[in-house]
Amino acid sequence: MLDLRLIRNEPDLVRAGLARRGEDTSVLDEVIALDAEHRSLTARRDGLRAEIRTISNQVGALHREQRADEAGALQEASRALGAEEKELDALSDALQDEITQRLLRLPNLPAAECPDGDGEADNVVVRVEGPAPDSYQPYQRVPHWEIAEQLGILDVERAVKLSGSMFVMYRGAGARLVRALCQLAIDRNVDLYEEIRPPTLVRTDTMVSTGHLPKFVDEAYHMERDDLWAIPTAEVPLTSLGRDEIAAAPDLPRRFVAHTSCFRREAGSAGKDTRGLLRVHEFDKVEILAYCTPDQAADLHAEILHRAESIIAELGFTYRLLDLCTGDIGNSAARTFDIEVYAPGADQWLEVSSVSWFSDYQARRANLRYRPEDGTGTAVLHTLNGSALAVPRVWAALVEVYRQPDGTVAVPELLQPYFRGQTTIG
RNA sequence: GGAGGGAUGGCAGAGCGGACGAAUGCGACGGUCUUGAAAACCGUUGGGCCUUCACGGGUCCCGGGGGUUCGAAUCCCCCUCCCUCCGCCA
Repeated sequence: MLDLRLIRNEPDLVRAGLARRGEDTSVLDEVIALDAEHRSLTARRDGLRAEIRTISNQVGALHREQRADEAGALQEASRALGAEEKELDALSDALQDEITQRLLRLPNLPAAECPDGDGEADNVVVRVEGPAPDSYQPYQRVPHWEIAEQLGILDVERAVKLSGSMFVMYRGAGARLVRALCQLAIDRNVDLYEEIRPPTLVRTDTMVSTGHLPKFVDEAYHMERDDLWAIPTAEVPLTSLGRDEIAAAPDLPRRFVAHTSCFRREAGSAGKDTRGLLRVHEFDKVEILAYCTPDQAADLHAEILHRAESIIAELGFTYRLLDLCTGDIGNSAARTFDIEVYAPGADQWLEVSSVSWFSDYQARRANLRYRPEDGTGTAVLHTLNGSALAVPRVWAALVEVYRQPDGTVAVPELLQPYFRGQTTIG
């Protein structure tokens, strides 16, 4: 959520930021007008309340002095003011709702450094690392869904029987590979990041805090009977972990790592990436996330990015780092770097991690605050996060890259500790 | 699922229609004393919104929402959450 005071005091700055995203800024003018009206109403309402309080205190004093019979006129006057106060209060509440509804749907302002652009095509490739994409051998040019079928490590057909299309089931060494990847990602981050195992079903407020609701309802699984939402990422529960709390400055930054299942309806992408593991409704992901002061945000963004990148690099992948443009960053983000791994079999770059800085956008929604070092008042935190490892696409790229001439898949060195001596799959 | 009990400041815990944003204790912070520390004593100690260049002023918040009243932490209604017992269950 954007700061209403910023909208009020620097409307042009906010308008310019939203325009960089290609966002319609007329909502902003509505908000500004509603806010002005709201403030003048509440000022009048508060004035009435002050009068009512004064009168009531006078009535109370008369009662104490056994002069209750003199209170009638005062009570009458107060009653009249009360009626008016009630009316203004209702109007004020309605306006507040109108404002909040609009604010909740406005996206974050992009960071100054965020490259301008209209969409995916304008993202900036920061660097490309690892073996050249054209250096892969013919035996690596087999799509993972074919490799997986040959080796019996993925059972899409039966997953569809159980749950429908775009659900998958890993078997045998395939399942073990899922577990190994997750454990690797956790183990590499628990040095600094507190390991959390959060709930995967959450309340509406929790989904609103990260920006996944109300705007993206169609993307989320909802359990109507209990009014709970299945999380699309551990970012959701982790961001609400400190909700409505005030952190002490010396405790910052706070860092968390969590492995969870993630659930996505993928409503807008019917018929897209239907083969294999490129797009599924349920998957495992290890997420790292931090709360910090605005001053700490830049360093943490670099730190999280480095952690996400190094695991991909050390797994031996060809990957590229993208600086997402204003037209492609997520709704809640101010700046995002994507890591894309090259999958030689599918011959595609697969997005395996998104490392984002949300400035105070999510923190304001979640009411995440801290007490600054100088001890005066409270200030809104910043949040950042990134996928330490998202299973399906890494799994897919891995079986393609590590496929050997005999059709088996080698277990990367980094993962061997989790395979109890097993060095090949197949 | 059934039956009871509860929700007040960082914590503990009073208040049960008027002077209550809220006693008291603990904790924390500042000070006096001390070579230093402890003890003792004194003081400070929530948050939101609006307004003000500022000092300040106004208003709201005692789990959440509604109601009664001139006036609600206190009375009434609804909801949520927590605890205890019973049932069920991994």
